[in-house]
Amino acid sequence: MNYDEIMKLALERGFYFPSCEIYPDMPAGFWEYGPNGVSLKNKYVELWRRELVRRDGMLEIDGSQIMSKSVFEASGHLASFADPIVKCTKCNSIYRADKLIAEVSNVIVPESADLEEFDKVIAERKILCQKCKGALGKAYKFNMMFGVGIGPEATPAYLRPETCQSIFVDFPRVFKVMRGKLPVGIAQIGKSFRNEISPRQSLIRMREFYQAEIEVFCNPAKLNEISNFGEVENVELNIMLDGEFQPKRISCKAAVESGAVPNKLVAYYLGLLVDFYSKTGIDVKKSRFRKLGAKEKAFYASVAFDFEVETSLGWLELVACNYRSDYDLSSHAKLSKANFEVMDNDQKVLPHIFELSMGIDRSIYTMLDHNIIDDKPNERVYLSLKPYLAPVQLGILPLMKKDGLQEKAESIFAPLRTKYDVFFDSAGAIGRRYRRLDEIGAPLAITVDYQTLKDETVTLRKRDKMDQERIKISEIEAHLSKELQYP
RNA sequence: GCGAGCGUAGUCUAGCCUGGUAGGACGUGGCCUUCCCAAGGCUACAACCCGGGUUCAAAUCCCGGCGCUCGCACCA
Repeated sequence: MNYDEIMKLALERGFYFPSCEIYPDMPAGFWEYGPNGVSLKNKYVELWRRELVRRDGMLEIDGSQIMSKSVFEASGHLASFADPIVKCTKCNSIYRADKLIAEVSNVIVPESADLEEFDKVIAERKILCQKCKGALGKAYKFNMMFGVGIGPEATPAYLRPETCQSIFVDFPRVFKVMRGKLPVGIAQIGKSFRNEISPRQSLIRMREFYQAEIEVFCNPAKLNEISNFGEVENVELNIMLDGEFQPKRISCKAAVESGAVPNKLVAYYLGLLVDFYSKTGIDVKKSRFRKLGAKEKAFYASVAFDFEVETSLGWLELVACNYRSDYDLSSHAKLSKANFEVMDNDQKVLPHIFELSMGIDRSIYTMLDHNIIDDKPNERVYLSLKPYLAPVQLGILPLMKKDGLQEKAESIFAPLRTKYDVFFDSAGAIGRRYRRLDEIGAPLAITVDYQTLKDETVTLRKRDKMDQERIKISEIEAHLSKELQYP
């Protein structure tokens, strides 16, 4: 399904829409989830907890979004999450200083060089704006982090650009008080903030966005001692190595043996991830793990795979899988003087970290993209969401408003509404009401008709085939729990 | 940020050039009809992105801002 159709559904049915849309001064890149979007997102998150956090015995935290300046000194974000920028004084075009210099004059000035260094080379080589030949202004740093001033003195702090920093700084306490044992995953759902230069495409590139991150703390000497590896060894991964253009389909086991994936720990989590995504209703046949080359990797990663899925917008990165080694813990240990070493049996180790950094909003978008079905023969568009992810699970529809059908339907609705996401609708033609439920992916609808008044039965309609069966009112809940069951 | 195009009800759109009552479709609410898949009738609701200027009069012309789409650049 294409982007416009997805946007239309999102806007018309309350999945998501622009933030502060009634005011003209809201910058781009901020979006709200409406009622159906929240319900879908909550269920997605619950599946994530179920299939990753609980399955693997991870510990979940919820950290604060504002973090101290020291955190980002240690993490490297103050230095490395910023680009040296030059601006044309005439046409305002913006360039990455290091890239522009390299391109025009073949001089390599490292990204992290002093700003004067860029100015000097630009002056010496007489580099001008590539578009209008205007003079370039002084180089300055553009940091993608949002700064905030705390309290009356406006003490500098930052909105976190990735949720995982909370996990790192919390690690010593969480590991101790939760009696952690390596390898252990610490997980978190939360918001991150990045001051993107140009946010685009609604949920795809936002300035404020949700991440679901998992940081696996492990003993670097035991990366091939993964007791649960058997659970995923036959899970098939599409892996595309650096420089390749076609992914190879290969089992987790074979991926380790062939060296495509460096060790069993990484392969295990890549396997869990594919397993998880196959249960979200995203078509994992259209997915690949793309191994990143040196130039593409984030500054903290030593091995990186991007989990990408093909959508109507092309290949989209949904999860960054980074082996961060001890980069984070050792730099936090150094700056904070806190002790990040833990005991692994009788060995003292500074853990290494492998992370699965998932973009929730992009995943939600992809679920819509892969599940909107244009059912032309039946003149409808429906969302083929997995029943356990549907924002509305059950519609309750009286066939008519009159003759006591409405009241009967309400009496069925009342006890169910606190247990399930049930939607009651009595307005208009029955077919129209079915269509509306189809559009938001409600897998089930029960209809109260005249026979209900005689024999306490209702019809149960299923979304995908539009087929109906007659069931007893007393059996509605049993049917619901069967239909909404997780795989 | 640059360039091009664009901005009218919840959604799609006419009107803009040539200034003068904002029209349609779908939608949504109510009523009628109808005992199962967007039917019909009546009726109602709902919009000119924001600010300034020109003018007797601005959706329309001019300026500025904001946003959207695409490309470039930037970025996860």
